[in-house]
Amino acid sequence: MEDEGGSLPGKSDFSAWYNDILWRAEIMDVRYPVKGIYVWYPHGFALRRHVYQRLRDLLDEADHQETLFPLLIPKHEFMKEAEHIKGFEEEVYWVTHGGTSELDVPLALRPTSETAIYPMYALWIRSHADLPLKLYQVVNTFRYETKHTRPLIRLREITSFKEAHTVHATWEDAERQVEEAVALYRSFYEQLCVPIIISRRPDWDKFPGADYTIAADAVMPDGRTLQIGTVHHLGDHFSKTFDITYEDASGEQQCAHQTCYGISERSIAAVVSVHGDDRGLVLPPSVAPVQIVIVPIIVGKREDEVLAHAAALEQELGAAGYRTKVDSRALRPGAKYYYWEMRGVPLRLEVGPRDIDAGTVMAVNRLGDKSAVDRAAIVEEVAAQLEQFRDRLRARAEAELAHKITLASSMEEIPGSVREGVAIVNWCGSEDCAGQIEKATGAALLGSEVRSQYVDPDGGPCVACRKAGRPALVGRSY
RNA sequence: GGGGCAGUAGGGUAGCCUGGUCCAUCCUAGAGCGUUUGGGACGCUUUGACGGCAGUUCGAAUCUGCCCUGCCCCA
Repeated sequence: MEDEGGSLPGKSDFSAWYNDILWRAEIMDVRYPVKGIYVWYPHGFALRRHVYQRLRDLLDEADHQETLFPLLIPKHEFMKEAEHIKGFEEEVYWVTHGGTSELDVPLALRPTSETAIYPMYALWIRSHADLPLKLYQVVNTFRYETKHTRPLIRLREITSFKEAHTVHATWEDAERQVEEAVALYRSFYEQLCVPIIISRRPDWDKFPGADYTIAADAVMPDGRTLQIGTVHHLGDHFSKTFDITYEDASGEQQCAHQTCYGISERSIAAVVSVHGDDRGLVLPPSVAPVQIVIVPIIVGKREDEVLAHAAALEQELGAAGYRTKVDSRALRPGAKYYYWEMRGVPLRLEVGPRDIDAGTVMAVNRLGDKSAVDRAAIVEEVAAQLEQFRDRLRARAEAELAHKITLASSMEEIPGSVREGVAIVNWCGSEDCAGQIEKATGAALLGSEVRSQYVDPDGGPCVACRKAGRPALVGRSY
């Protein structure tokens, strides 16, 4: 399949690096002949599968149920919620024909599924005993993006949209669900070792039809932010429109309150970008398609012995639950090292005659730490090594983020801050001041109520108008 | 949204300005055979390309137009 030939551009040229690593590490093939639509390579798809399994596990543990709604939404349902339409109408694909005959009801390819799901919720929900209802699905969605498309980041077909849609009795219950979702997303990104900044999107930037939106942003190597999760409190906007009501304990019909929250394959873009290096991917063990690669070092006449030894190792580690692979291809060991480093395998084990004689295995992790470990205790050794590797990866990413966040106490400081990262500024909350900040600095006001260990929640004078302000996130976003 | 630049084998390139000597260069990858294997092995043999459509021309990878696709910069 695809393989190296030349090498990866340095990560300091992030844009070139990103474009290259996607095919060199066999994540996505961008050569599909439709703009903004790309193909998953098997290795990328395996990574996707493990990432989404982490997400499914978290949701399932938190009493969500997986479901599946149709891709096609009839126009009259789609057009019901006014604000929602306004937010999406410019980017909806319409199916207008069946064969050569024009459809009497045009069908939208879902840009998101509220209007597919909520008419059914209206049928399903009768009583307070049906609440809360917490469903999710992982589906593709379509948006006719007019801006520059980019694999995994800005797509016309989002192939991997995990969207949860919950229904609650009261606004406060829904608010609690928003917080549960934020906590879920936090622990999801913790498993990916990707540090995030949580903030509340300004009103003009919230989800169309929501009361408010909480977002998770990652900071990419070039300092731009990537929105990698959103949680929306929908209030009763959609339930009023779609007539989602329930009978309360006293027999009264009440309007339900809703939330929805989503994560897309941008989560994978973040894993790739935050951890990768000049040699390729660096994957957290929790989602690496291959967690351990065993490279047999075949020298002279001991080939069969070495291969048998490698197979026994694979068997033992596989039985212990690790995704393990022996690379017995007819290549030089060095070529295999480069190959698996490009694909981000967390731990490499090398076994050759010397190791067999010494009763050891050479263990080298993807950050370059090398040690000889006891063959007899291999399962425990591997567990410890992977855990340590994950911790280092997380610490490295945290340090990188801490380095990219700077506090700016005046307008003049912001351009410097956002050149290679994000700025935290005090902001009074007015759209006017946000506009001034954006105009003067070329960066956007992304969120308020910033939740990050690097940000002091106490405020100060607004950088624009000097009235009382609170910390807000300013940066250039993807 | 505005403005650039580009598209040549699977990937990367030379050729384009100044049309013919290009049945298209080189690197890499792929296939076959052999010798190798503790950080990208080597030898021999071999497959494979001018984004699409139209136009100009005796003749187009090269010039013109449109379309598609991609990248960069600015908003």
